[in-house]
Amino acid sequence: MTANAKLLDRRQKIHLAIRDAAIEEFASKGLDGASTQAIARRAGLSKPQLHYYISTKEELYEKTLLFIINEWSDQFFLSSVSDDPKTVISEYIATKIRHALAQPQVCRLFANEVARGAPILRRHWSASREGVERAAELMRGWIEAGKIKAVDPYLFQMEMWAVTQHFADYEAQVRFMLDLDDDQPIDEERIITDVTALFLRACGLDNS
Amino acid sequence: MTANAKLLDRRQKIHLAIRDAAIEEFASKGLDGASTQAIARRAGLSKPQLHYYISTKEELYEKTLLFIINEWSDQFFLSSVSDDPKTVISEYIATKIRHALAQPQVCRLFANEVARGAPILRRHWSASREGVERAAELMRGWIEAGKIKAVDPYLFQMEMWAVTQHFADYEAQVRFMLDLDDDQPIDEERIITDVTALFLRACGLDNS
DNA sequence: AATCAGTTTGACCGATCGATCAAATCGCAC
DNA sequence: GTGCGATTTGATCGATCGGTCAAACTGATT
Repeated sequence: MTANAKLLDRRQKIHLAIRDAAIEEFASKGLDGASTQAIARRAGLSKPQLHYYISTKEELYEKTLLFIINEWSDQFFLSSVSDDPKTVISEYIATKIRHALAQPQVCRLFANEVARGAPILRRHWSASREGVERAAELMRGWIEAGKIKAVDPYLFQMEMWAVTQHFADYEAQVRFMLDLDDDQPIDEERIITDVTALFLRACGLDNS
Repeated sequence: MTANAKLLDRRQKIHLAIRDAAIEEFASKGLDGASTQAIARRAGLSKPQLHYYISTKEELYEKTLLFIINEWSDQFFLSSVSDDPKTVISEYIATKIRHALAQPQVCRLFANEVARGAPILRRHWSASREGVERAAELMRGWIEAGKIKAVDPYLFQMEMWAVTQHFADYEAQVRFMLDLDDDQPIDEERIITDVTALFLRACGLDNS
């Protein structure tokens, strides 16, 4: 490995640590509540050192947010890899719930931004319009073909999002409802099974 | 009206203004992000004046939070005023959605606290255990009597909470999904109808 | 008019905020 | 080991943070 590559590698590692620290801090405190001091500490840096790698807190926040939604962009829309509504819906829900349980902080950061009125996000989410409409079109096709019961395609997408996201955003409450301690894992399969059944039944796809 | 009563009335008004201001500020910025300066301004007070009526920011936060959950305590559990599951579920959802759309900031403040890991709330929500268990028992009764399909009583409660709460916590995203401007009202009836149908179908109560 | 509890105000406290700077330090090529 | 670009550091900036205080003000009672 050349010296130059080593440098790049080092920098990348630090930027990764900063991103992780930013996600943690912004997710639990929000943009205004987060402090650069705390982000630096989480990343194992001093405050001036952090500012050597980033310019401002606001920019770090925006970049972190954009990184997240770019990672999500195609993953979390109903995708027509299969033509079978049952398969498409089941896989969407399973993927989304696994992500929510594995990366709750990422979900919470997103939730926090939306709760603030999405001042940063709304400048970028026009790009998501297409995904929403494509999914709605897909569902309308299923309805016309008699494959699923009539549902509001937009509200149905939102409802799936709401329930799956809930297991990250409200993790503390989920643990309370399921009578779990902070160190006990949440039963992923139990939740995926139940939520999947909920939405399949809601559009007449469950035979139980 | 006596002079003494006038004084009490005045104080009460100010305390109400502070509570409203606190809800707004804490809901959009969180505990750490909120500033007493901003809360005072929202309430039409100076900062020292605010501290004449409250002691610390943390205490104001806790009191505001407790006021909210006390207001909710019995309202937002499945209550057995009727024996008919369809009625009980429909009314719960309608009430919850109307509240979410009318008082989104209140919902968001609660959401923010839970997202932080509920450090304050968890000291008080053992009182909610009973409500959760009572609702679960109610649903188990329905299932045994063959009135509804088998569902997980705890997850079913959470899912209803998740979807209804979503319309407050994610209001900005809801507006995006439904292609609404900030000044356009959200169609309450459309949402209540759809969400109700979702959950009634999920437990086999919808005949459409 | 004098009194006095209740309230409001401006000045101010130490601490921390986000951010900057010059100086010190580092790693590596030569 | 000298030089040089990349990085790290301690000191420090002005602003704001949560909170306090004595002094001024208010309005009703006497």
